[in-house]
Amino acid sequence: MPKRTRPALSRDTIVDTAIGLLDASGLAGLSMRKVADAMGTGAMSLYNHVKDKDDLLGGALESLLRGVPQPTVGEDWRDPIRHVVGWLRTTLQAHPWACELWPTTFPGPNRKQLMETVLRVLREGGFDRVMAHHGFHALDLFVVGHVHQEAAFTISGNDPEQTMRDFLAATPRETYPHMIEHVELHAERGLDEDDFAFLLELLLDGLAQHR
Amino acid sequence: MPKRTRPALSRDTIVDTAIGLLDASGLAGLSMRKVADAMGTGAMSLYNHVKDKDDLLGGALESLLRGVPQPTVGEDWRDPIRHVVGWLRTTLQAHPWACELWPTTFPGPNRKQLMETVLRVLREGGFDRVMAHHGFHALDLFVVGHVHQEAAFTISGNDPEQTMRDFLAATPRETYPHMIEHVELHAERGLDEDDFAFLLELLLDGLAQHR
DNA sequence: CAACATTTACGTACGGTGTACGTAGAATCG
DNA sequence: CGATTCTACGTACACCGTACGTAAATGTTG
Repeated sequence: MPKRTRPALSRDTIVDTAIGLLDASGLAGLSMRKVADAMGTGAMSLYNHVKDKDDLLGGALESLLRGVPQPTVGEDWRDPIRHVVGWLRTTLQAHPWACELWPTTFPGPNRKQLMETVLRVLREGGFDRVMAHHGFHALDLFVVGHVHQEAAFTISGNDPEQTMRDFLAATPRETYPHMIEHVELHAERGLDEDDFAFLLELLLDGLAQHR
Repeated sequence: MPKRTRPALSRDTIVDTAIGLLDASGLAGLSMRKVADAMGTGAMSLYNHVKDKDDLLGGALESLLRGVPQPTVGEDWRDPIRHVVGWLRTTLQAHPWACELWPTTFPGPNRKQLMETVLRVLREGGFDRVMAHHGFHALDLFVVGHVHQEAAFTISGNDPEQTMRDFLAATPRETYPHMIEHVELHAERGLDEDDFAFLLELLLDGLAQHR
């Protein structure tokens, strides 16, 4: 008879299984009942460890940001920034649902740490308060937005190639010549990588001129 | 006796009332039943004019993008870009829910027209295919992301000042000195405007160097 | 005008959602 | 041991998107 000694139900385990489901089914596919089912319990039991669904989602996002790098600041600020930005990008790419949560979620300690690190690198790199402000926002918008867009395109329709073919069929070349050119460019391999790297350098160069 | 001659129920009127509700209550606050109630009809009647909720939302976003400016391209590409970007920004600011729809919505004719215009201005301004590609993405990410972030901050907690006070109370100055500095900068009037304008010029300057 | 075909509005119903609330049992403490 | 506190669980409610059937109004043809 499973007398059911105290089972392992805690905020951390709940958040972890939520992350697993989110990775598998996306933000829209998550429900409290599904999380509970995955843990072999009832939906309402979760509420002993989690305030509400928003709290759970916030916890999931926070949990991703464990291990934010804290680069030692040398003479150059660029490499540390590239490092943190790259880390954030790969993290978000592994959990695209985090991009949707990003703008509306109240920052927890890990995200605060991330912000603090970026701002510190910029300030110690020689930028004044206002420029560090601008720089932080630019980098934040850019990374999250880029991953978000990338993910949205490859996920929405399950087959990106079919999506592109439909799109090309639905937009006549005569009326949208430059758009067609643009979409065709997207088909070339590795352009998203190029795009990210190029725009990041463009941003860094632009910032460097206002130091 | 209201024999109820054919009432004015059409895709356009449905989309219009949906936009009104979205402006009032945000994306999460919209439901088919509320749209129907606002029109004095039943929820299912809407489905004669709209495929499903996604279709309705897509139609709402499309409808916002009526009247995308088509600047005549002179010798300078910067002013036309500033014009289109500014127009998009004010449009999105008036309907912040559109930012949430932006990444996942399949482009309709108006949005295609917008993309075509930006790309055309860049190409005719002297950029090659790849640079026009990069430029378009940079501008797109930047405008939508900026408005989105701006809106998320002022909407999530109804009172932004209270939100900021709570935030400051929850983050000790000793551990997050640069973050505090950053948040305090946000309190200064008009910084969001400055931020947008500054980063836009930074982007334009950066692009100009790769023409 | 009559008869038919088509479109539209409407009601009901189903499976899903977040979560408020009450209860019962297990764990811990005096 | 008795008392207290915490946790899991079930039920219930108000909503959600929308599949489906029906009836009425409109448009078309004879």
